[in-house]
Amino acid sequence: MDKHTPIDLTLTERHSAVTITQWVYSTLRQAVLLGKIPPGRALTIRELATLLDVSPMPIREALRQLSAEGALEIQGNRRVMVPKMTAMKFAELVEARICLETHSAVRAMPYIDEARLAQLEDLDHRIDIATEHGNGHDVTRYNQEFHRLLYTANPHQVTQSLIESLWLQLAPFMQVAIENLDDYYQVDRHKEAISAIRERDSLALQMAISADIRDGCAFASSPEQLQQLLG
Amino acid sequence: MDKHTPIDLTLTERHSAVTITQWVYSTLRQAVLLGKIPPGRALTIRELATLLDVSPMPIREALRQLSAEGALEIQGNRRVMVPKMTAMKFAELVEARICLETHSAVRAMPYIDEARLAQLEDLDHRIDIATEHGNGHDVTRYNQEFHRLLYTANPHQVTQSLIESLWLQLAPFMQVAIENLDDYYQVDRHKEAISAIRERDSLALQMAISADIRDGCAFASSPEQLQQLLG
DNA sequence: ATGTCTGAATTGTGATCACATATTCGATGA
DNA sequence: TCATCGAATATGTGATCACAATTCAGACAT
Repeated sequence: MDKHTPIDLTLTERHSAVTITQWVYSTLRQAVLLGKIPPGRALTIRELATLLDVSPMPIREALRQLSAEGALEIQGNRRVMVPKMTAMKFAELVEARICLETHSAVRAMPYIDEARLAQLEDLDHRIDIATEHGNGHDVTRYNQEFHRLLYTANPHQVTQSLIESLWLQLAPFMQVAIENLDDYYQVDRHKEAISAIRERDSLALQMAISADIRDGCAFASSPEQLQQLLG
Repeated sequence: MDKHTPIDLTLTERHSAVTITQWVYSTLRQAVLLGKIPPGRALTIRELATLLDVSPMPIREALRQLSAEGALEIQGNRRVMVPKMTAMKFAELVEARICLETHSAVRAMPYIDEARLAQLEDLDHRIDIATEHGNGHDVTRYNQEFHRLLYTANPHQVTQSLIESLWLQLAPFMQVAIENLDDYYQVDRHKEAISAIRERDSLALQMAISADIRDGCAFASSPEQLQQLLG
């Protein structure tokens, strides 16, 4: 668990206008979101610096930022790792998501115009296609974009960074969900959400978002199901 | 606005077991919470390093962490500052607080035993005394401790860091509240919360917490009232 | 008085180094 | 065979330096 499992980071092209720290941050964040880093695996600055071919300095900054966002955890021994999960914590995270995201959705609703509604429908369509093709990564990516596009309609946004923090904490343990996703997307909650927005029905929107989140995490509804993926 | 207004940081004793970065972080965080740093004022690494008599390195780390937590903001020009506030954003922050904190309180309630209830009552008593003496800083400090002690009863806590982020964003603009606090603490919402917990009444607890937060931010209920403190 | 331009000073970013501490691993003993 | 201990290594923290980009101040022209 501690050091010898390798980490495969997908290195993206680095634009010159972006600081190295930002690039490192995005790279590591993406790795966390895709579950590339085993929970509990010790992340050392020098190892990552070698892996990404940069100096230790940008790594330090990126690790501290990700830790502040809850994506990583700094232990007492000053080691950095993806936090380990428990069934209870998982449940709390899901409930927190529902609480924050339904709130954010309702607060965003008044600002959603036809243009954004069209974009939401487009994303929902992409999700359908990706689901048919069994392309799990695309499903999760477009799903995130769908939620983000919905919430950020509110121009006085203050909850998005909090929501992203919850996503980061849950993501490493959602890999099983995207592998066998056929079971979970029986009902298209996104279409329910869209029509709720059209009718300006706050309660219906809350129900749709809430159900969508619960569906996506249903695989871990029982502690036993989750437990096997934590060991 | 930009540089020449001085910032007075209260320097606390630094324990040797704590890293310099952590000490700098606490110091700056406290300064933000007490509204010592004017919003929009540019914070430069070297200036703070001189002020705190440390090397620039711990300052960089602390600034990045505080920025990730929403206490500070990194602009495009890479300048760091306390974010400016708008009336709408203030309202959103208050609503987000109510949403998250009522949720967190209800989830913590099952874990609150008599011992913790006694601590809560003790803190409430301290708040009463501080209010009588007109000691605003103590009121806000004990008030924060009261809420923190309540929420952290839940051992599977995941919302506390999110809540603290909201506190950090609101705090710089709450100074007017603690200056003339006589008007706002007419009803002791904390006692309502405590008795709600005793009776295991989730709804009453939600109402108490919600009212407590609203009371504390009532001074900014109208955009005009808030506006005068933003300029 | 006011706006514009240019050179100087300041600043953030990133690299490198020193050092105290934590971790690892092999030797030694039972 | 296994536990214990100590040295060698690895690691995080913090300091210092170089450099490009930004900001600032003063001169100049209008």
